[in-house]
Amino acid sequence: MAEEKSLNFLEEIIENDLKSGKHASIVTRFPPEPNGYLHLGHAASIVLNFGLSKKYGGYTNLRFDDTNPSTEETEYVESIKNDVHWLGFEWKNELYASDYFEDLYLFAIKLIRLGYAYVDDSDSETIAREKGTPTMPGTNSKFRDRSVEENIELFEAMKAGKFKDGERVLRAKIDMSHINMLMRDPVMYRIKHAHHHRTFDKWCIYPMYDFAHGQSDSLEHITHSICTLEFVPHRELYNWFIEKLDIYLSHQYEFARRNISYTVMSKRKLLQLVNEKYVDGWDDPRMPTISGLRRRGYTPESIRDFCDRAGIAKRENVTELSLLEFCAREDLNKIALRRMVVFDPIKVVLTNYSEENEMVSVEDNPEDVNGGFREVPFSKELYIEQDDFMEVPPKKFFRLFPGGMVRLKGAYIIKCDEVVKDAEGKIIQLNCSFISESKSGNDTSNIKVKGTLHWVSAAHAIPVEVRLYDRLFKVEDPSSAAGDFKDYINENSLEIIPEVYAEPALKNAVTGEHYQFLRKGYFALDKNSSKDKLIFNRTVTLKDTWAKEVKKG
RNA sequence: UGCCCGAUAGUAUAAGGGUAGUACAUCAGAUUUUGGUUCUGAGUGUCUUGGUUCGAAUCCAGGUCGGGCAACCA
Repeated sequence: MAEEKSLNFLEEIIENDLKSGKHASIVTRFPPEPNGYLHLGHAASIVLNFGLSKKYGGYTNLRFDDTNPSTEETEYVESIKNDVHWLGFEWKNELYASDYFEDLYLFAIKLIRLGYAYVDDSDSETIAREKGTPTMPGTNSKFRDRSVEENIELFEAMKAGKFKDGERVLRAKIDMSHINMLMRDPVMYRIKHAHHHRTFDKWCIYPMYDFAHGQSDSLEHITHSICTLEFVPHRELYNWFIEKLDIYLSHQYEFARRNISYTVMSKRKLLQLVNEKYVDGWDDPRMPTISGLRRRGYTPESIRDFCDRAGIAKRENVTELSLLEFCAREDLNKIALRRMVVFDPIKVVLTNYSEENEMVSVEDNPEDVNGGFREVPFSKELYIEQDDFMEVPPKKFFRLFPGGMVRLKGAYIIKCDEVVKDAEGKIIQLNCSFISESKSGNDTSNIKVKGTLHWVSAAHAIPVEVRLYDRLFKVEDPSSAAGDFKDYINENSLEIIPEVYAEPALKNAVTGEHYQFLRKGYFALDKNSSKDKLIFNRTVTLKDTWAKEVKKG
């Protein structure tokens, strides 16, 4: 029996539509404008639209909303397609609003003939002024009452390129005193002598969003056209065009966009971060873009899971970043290969160990019962983390200290016998002894230790670079904080450690594979990594209850 | 001072007139050759004032707070 899973408001609407026979199956669409890279907010929409059509039997179209040639580029089209695929979704049709320019033009002619549209010679300032305000009605344009013939003639002249940019617009003739500002004779077409990424120079008039989106939905027989809350007031116009045109009745539904703490989620702001070089590009691992998250080492599974868990509703929200991180850890814990890497080394010399080294076998992933093992070289001289040793340990510290014992992961238990310092008193080496009968998997020593440390053999370690990322902003909601959002950028969001010491197995690291550096976090190979210089991005840290304990003091 | 949308633990989401639940976060404990994972437990919530009702998070009315609406952007 299927478990009782509560429905979100869109699922309820769809189930009702299916039950009532209004629709036999559903069609949704994901309609990005190709003027930027996709981010987590889009991911929510993608998961929603594709998820819904999959769940209820139907399909989803990918439709690029490319009605504004001045901001849109093919580069973005490619990145968007790539990101949607990477997230794990398959669209039924790849479409463009520009595919419908001819249909839309004919729709416009039809509305002119019906007396529902007119050409206006006013400039944009005049049109804005005549629009009135939310509390004051607008006034009619002096060009509002032209004859159908004159309007047709002028509109065709617009199309034929007889006017310069801004000299004429086509407007819907609705009601200049309408309570909804969007119904006060909205602009349907504007003149732009601009090169379009798909139609090239065929058109010099381009439809506005409101005259393109709903009609495109209708032409594709989209049953449920899902968009974000700021389009709620547009719905009335959306319906008006469909009704006057007497075409397929698509319905628009709105949900609240997904915001996430400590980042921004608007293309405009993200573009600013890119252009003003606060980040390394759209796919900087600190960016909330799909490409950034991918580069950072997030998996599509974890992003989908995040969207599902965060849910959808109609109220404004700021979801905590910790939920995203939880989803990443949960997935990565299952799939990441365990490796040992020492970031900030201190040398350990095993005084009673022979000069010869041996290989110890360590599991790739203890969570995976079918997982393999790799051989790790163990020797007389090792590195451990400085943090894992304290000369004067606080209570509850169960790492290494003088006279104390710890296990080296997958190898032996060692005891710290002597702390070696230089002239300045800085600790430079720990002389330890190892318990030969305590070898992992074959431990007859009967010694119980509280701590297990990661380590590398000094002679066998390979140098790699790691990049540690922190939240991009210092405040939870930079967009609504006082002043400019850029004032809140976290200047310490990137820490590069050019050389850390990794176990040799990491030499074979590949992109697309995920690693857990034991006790350090999850890492993935960066795109700028090379054979000679391996670079790893930290996807997310491990949960660290000891760090929390230390912070509490 | 118009119209529209919204309001449930710290956060995000359920409950559709009948026990306010789940997840993340937080705290406590158990297990652990990762202070990871896993497991157990705890605390914290219906914006407000009235009304309808045996019974209201849910229905009604007023208020409060938050957001949106005056681009030839989407």
